[in-house]
Amino acid sequence: MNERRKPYSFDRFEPKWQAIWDARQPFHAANPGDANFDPGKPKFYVLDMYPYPSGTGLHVGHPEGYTATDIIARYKRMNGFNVLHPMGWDAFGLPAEQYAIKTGQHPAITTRENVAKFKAQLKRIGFSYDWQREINTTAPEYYRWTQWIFLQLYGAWCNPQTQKAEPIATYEGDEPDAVRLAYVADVPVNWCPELGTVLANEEVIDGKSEVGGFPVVRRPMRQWMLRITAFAERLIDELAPLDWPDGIKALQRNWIGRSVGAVVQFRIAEGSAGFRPADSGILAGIPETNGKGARKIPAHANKMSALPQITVFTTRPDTLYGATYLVLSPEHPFVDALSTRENAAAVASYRAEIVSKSDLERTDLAQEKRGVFTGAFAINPANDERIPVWIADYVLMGYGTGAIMAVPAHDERDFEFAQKFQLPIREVVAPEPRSNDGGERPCSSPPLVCMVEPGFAMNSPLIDGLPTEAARNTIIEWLEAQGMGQRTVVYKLRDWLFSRQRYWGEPFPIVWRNGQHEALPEGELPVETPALDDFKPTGTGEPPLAKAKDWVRHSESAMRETNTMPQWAGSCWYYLRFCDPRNEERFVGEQAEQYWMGGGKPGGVDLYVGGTEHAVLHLLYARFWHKVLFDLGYVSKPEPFQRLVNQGIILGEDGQKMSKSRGNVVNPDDVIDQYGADAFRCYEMFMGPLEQMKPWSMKGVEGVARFLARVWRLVMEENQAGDWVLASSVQDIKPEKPLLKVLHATIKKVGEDIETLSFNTAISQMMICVNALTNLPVKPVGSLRTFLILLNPFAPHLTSELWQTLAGPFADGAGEIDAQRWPTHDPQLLVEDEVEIILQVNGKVRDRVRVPLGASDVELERIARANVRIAEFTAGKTIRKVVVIRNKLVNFVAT
RNA sequence: GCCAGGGUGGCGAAAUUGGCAGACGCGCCAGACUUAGGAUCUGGUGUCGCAAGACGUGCAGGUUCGAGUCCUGUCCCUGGCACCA
Repeated sequence: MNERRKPYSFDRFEPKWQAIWDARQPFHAANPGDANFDPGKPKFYVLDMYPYPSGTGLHVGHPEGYTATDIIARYKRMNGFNVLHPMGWDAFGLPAEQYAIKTGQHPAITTRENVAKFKAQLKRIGFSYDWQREINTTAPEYYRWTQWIFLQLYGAWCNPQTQKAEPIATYEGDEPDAVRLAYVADVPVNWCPELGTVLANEEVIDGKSEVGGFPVVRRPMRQWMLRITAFAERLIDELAPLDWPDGIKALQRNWIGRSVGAVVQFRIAEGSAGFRPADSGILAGIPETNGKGARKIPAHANKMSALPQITVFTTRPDTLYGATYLVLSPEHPFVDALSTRENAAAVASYRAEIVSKSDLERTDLAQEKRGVFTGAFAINPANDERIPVWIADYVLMGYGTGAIMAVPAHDERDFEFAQKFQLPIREVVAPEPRSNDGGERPCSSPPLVCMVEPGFAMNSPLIDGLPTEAARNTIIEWLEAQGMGQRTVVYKLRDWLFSRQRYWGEPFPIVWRNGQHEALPEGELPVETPALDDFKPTGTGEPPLAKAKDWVRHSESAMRETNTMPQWAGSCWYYLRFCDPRNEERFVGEQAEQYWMGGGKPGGVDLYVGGTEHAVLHLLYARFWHKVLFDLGYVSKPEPFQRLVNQGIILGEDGQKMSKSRGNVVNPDDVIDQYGADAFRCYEMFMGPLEQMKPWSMKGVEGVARFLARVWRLVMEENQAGDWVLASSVQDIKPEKPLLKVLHATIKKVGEDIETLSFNTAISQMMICVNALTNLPVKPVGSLRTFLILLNPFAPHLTSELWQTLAGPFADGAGEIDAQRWPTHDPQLLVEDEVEIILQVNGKVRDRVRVPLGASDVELERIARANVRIAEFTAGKTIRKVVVIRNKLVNFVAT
């Protein structure tokens, strides 16, 4: 593009101002204790979700949220806040490692190159980050503290009495390793042979790896786990006071998946099986503690009685009389022992079939229910009835107790199963209270449909006629009195699988001695990643770090842990490090943490902007770590992020998701080359509401560029040589009232809109203001200056340049524009002395008239009645009613 | 199936407590200035209609003097969860 084509010379002044900002550091925020710290100012912490610096560079989605936060940051600074607005790099992760495997280039090199690229791109957009606070999760100075926090988790437990993390020293039991927040367990994990690593449940989509789409199989392995389930209750409850979108809160609640119900014990009927249940506490998904009551869940429930019992979890204990069979998960440890000789073969072959299936096949909802009878019977504690015990893969080992009581009349899945295998169906809940004619009896004509809704108990002697809620409570009390069950809360949330078999991640600060794990002393941190030439996975599940033989050998008797932490680890606390990024004594200085993460709200970061894709994982994990640190006294607030906003996805021009394969990807660099950074920023904000999904449009960018060019030409004109010089129409005169009015309306609206993140309408209003200014033959310099300040957060380069240009010939423009105070509007100037009111007949607008502001109802009606148009439309009709709304309208109801 | 969000011109979108639907921008049309215009400026632009006027915020009802906005039902789209007992 040649020079003449450029609407204004952004390519000259944008780099100029970026260089000035680099040199003068006007956006550096001082910490408490620093020489130039001003304690009189309130703080504002506005944070972006930091990026993974990929090889492909920024796409237009990144700068959407970044521009929004940049506008807020600049606006808040001009409003007298100390603003913390940092940026860093989430640089551990698979792509760099995959690249290393392919090319042999060390991930550290790839990372350094990518970070440089990203940083250059971000600077080109003119973001006002405090680059002195830049952090990188792969720097040993950073991950030293990630490892330190892990040690806090390892050295803590969650006290069920208080529901709070405490140092492990306060635990009085004899198995500290069973309660640590970081613990080792042999668990069936998502093993991805292709990637040579284990994946978290969240990283597996439809039985395939989220990264790469490779098949994933289940396989038991020794893994590090974090006991996030101990905080399930608080992670739900403490969402309430946060200013997050309701949808995100719902997503988190749903993910945690709290269900209130009861565990119920079913005795195994004598002579029905071999009574050799494996000794095992099997309550996946049930934390050690149980909500408010902090009761110990009977994890040993299955060995409480002399006789073997099957423990089930149900949310509908009121339907106990309708439980006509039990179903165990195929992986349930009792299965072998329960199976009778005649059924053993069928059971074994069914289990073999299930094991061979991928998660994808297994969870396919469309298929018919499958299962086999074990040959065993259990006793329903409510009515002592012998009911058959089946196994079926629709019962998941990972949730509840891995066993259910099937109530086919009132549960869709059980209903479907019972129909397929002709199991009895007994109705025990009626939509209306129903008189009971003599106790329960098997339904002679089983219901054709199952009713899952609450209703009134029937065929259930203990609770007949009671509404579901009351019936539920009565049954639970009865079960508890009998020692056959207990009120219980279970969660879908599982403990967090925290180890990965990867090279490019934080090593664990742990060594193994005589088969026992042990924390390294803090003095040995950071445990640095060993040098390695070959990053390939071992294929056996042993992590690549195991190849660094010298490194692994910590001492004569101790070997290092060779797993690494998942990518989430670094992002669980980066917002804390930003407060005090160079501290070598502590993960964050106390004073800095109290200042930036303090305030009157439960959450420390005032505004956090990022994509919805992190709605559950990152945000849940970070909240969990934060709570642990809070409980242990290291941070001052229980929640990390007070206000959360998700920016919407930007689609390609074709309305499709941007992707290389579709060829609809928009590169920010190209846009900036053509239209400049300010136009790029403003367009991203002008497209539509921040939180909404919206398609890119190059034409739209042009429109916004035109707007900025008009701003440029308000101040500048081309002389005969073709150079831009200060326009002669800019003069130091007093603005007329109409201009003042639109200017002050703009001050008001832009301020309000920035506060509510409605940047699109703020820009609309500024366009209106520019149109008004353009039409004036002489432009008052004071009004132009005020306008430039309003536009500055959106278009910082352009406004800086014009501000500086005006500073020469005119007085009163001291200092850079970003050091100016945000203007306040004068409400007096906005008051109209006349308003236009509309005249309606039967709700239809027939005319409009200008009347003095505040004209009385009587006056308005008089004016309306005298109106010709009104007379025309009411002619021949009777006026039934007149509605007068002051300063708005008069409506005649006529028939 | 469940949860959340959303359906307004040719397009992106605006619209305090219910009170002029379509601000602002794109596109399009016309004009001005120009050797020229893919620059700039001015005016117009929801649909139908020559007009008066009628119609118009996914669809069908309802409340109201008055509904994009409130209520009931329904359809469609996007995102998330999905045999969670």
